[in-house]
Amino acid sequence: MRSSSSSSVSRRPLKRSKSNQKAPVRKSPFTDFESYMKDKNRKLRSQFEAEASSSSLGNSESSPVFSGRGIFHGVSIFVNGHTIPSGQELKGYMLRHGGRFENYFSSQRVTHIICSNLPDSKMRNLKAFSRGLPVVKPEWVLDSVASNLLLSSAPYQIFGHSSETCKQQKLSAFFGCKSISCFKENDASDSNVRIDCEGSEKSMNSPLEPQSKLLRNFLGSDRVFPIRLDEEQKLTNSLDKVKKYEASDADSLKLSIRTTAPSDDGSFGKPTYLKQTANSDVHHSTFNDPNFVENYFKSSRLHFIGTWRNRYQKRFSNMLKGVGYGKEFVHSSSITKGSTIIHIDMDCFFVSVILRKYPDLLNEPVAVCHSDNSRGTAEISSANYPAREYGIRAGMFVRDAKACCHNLVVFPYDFEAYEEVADQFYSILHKHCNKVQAVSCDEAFLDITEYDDINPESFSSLIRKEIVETTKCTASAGIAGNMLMARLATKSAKPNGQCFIPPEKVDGFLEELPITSLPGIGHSIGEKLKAKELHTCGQLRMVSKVALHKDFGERVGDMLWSYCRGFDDRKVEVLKEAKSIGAEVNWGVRFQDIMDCEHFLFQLSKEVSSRLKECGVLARTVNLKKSYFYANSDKKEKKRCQEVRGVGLQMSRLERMELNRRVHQHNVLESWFLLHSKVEDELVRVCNATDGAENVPRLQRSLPPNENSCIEKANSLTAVRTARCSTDESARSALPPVSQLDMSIIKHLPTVIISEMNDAYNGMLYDFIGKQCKDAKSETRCSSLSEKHTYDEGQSFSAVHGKMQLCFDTSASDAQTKNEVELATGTSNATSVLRNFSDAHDLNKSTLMTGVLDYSANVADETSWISKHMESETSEHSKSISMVR
DNA sequence: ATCCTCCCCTAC
DNA sequence: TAAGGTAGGGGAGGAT
Repeated sequence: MRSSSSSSVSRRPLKRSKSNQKAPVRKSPFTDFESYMKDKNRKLRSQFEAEASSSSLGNSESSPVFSGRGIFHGVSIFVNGHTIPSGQELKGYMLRHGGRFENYFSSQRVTHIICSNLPDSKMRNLKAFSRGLPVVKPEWVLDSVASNLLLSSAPYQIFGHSSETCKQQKLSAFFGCKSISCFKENDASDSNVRIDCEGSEKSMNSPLEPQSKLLRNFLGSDRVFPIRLDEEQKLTNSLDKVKKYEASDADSLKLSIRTTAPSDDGSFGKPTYLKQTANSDVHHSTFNDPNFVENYFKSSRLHFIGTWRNRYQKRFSNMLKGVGYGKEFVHSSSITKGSTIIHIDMDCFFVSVILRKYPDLLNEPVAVCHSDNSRGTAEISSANYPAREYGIRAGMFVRDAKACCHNLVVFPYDFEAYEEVADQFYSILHKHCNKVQAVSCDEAFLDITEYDDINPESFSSLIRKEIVETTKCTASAGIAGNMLMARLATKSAKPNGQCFIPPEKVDGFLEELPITSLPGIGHSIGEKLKAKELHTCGQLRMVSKVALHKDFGERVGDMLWSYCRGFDDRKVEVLKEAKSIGAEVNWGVRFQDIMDCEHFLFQLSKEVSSRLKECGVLARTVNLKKSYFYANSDKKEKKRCQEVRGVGLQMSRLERMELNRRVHQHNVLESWFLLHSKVEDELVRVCNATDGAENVPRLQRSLPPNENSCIEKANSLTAVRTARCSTDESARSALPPVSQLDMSIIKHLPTVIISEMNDAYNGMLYDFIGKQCKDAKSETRCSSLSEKHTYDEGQSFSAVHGKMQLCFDTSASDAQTKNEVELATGTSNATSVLRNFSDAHDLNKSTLMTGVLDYSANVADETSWISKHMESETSEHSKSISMVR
């Protein structure tokens, strides 16, 4: 992802020497990103200029406003965040009207920052970041185009001008294009801001009452939704009022419908912009947001769910430490009388938390999802029970949900609130019980076996009562002798209830229960069972264990056999150590070129890095996953980065950082480096003296970045071996000087690459992966996607690793095919690298591994070590080495 | 036999 | 395409 300028020092001189002219060259991580950005900006600008000139020449006729210099001459905009119209459309306006468009912010080049509807916190950031440059709403561009002259941006400025501007914007946003869905304008001709609840005929409540509350809340909220369908239609119709669009803008007009709201109301005085219509297929993507990964994760519900556990463990670490499955507990209770488990689960959590603020809506159908736009293509993630009565379910599109229930109220997520309520929830649980297993932000198991003197049912209703009092959200609970039955009990108790299943009732409870209700039985296994005419647990009990083993494998077969009988011997586990950490994005991924790809990977690796650090772990294996849009063309066709639709990065074989620090003094690599810095001269002398054979390269103090060094590098391991053999008495110290160390080896150790959080490491990772992408793109040879293929990695890799594998999988669903690259760092290749090391240094592998891990942990303290080392690799390595004490 | 790796499946 | 993430378990089949 980062490319680099040819002027800089490569940390891989062997490679660069040949490709200096043509290919971009890698350099040290820190500056690499800079140069990547420089490069990218340069490229984008020249692209833009090319487009602009062709656009102004080719379209001069259709673009009457473009006369001579164009109205935006001298204007250079930077679009911050998501805007309506989109950054791409604004770019189009700039293109056609003589302005400039900057993809990345630079206070030198940018004259105006464009943004709209940012949350307050972002506004504050932006204020600091804008450095006095005008921050204006996109309407400025549109209105200037419409009036064919450069309007003053002052009235469109977001700050500096008044909170009034802001408020008005919000107000107009609310009424013009952003309002809660169940409320609508009474009539376009009604100049009052009158909004009625649709179901108000039925309701005896004043329709204005909840509305005004909502209004207040929404005005105070950063997040508001577009208007409902009929409103939007209405406003779309008023498009007629907008007459001033040039012919050349007809296309963009389609993309971003501009409309004027009723002018008789002050709050409608400003023009508002509706969402882009369906023919704009790029809403928000890597294409127009340089901080896409970060922003995307901020609003991804699945990301919230997926990362919640880490936040929880951090927050409640004091509760979780030292609390285990007590010995006396095992003795006194579980043996004699069996366990007592409570499963507790908040009711439709995502909705309930939102409805804390809207008690009036508690009995109305409410759902939560990202957007309530007219297309209704947003997915509902949670619906309350009134909504479920209409058949509304999580996973439905808004459009379908509204077809089921006309009055459905749709709210956006509020992740902060979810976090807050989850904290309250767990605080209560931990207060009452010391054996809490967190399942998710709204669901947990309590083991109360050792609380002999309490009644489980009153205990759980006490907890539920406290939860509802504290959080204003209800929870349901199930009580039973094991985790399975407790969970099933909760299911039957919902909403806002609890259920106790004593042992003698288990059989009866399960008899008619659909097998698919059992946890662990999903779509796939469910279908298999259905195909065998097995529907209920009672029926499943008729099947022998042997048969289940045969059909589902041993473990799954056991699970089926046990679960349908209500057996479950899992224990409530307070803390589980993570085995892998990763991040992936399969939404909004659009790369124009390999630089976009690299940029994205940089962001992703940063994310993964910081999570590893938060967990205090190092990882040994890195896995890069790429998903492609499945173009149904010839499968043999090379996959291009334009077709990438998803990228994931996963780290595994984790080790705790403290563990690695503990063996610090035995750090093989560190002592190696240390020794090296002392004995290097000696080493060189000895080697040169003893090395009579011509086929072994001579060790040198420094390696000039020429072709000779290429050969020497490639042979460095051989050289090491030879040197060691010939200088027997210094078996340990006769390790290669760092100048002889093939940095690709270090580079390919994932622990070094990603385990630390600083940019140097991120840079290395992204540099490395960028290389993979390029190679995968340009060098993959495959005859069929359903087979595995190897391809030659080319010179730089083959010296160390030989081959690298690409795995293709055509069985992926959803018209995508997955292409997973097992990085050389990850498994076999890293192993072989290490094996080479062990062989060379007569060390056992685990020692070396530890050394490597420790080395990476140690270097964390020397944040600039790597980058300096990279830069000075060819001449000043000894200085760099001395930085590692 | 006993790993390891590449998946798929599941849950929230 | 309005925000389809994250992580563990386990089966199949190959490597050792």
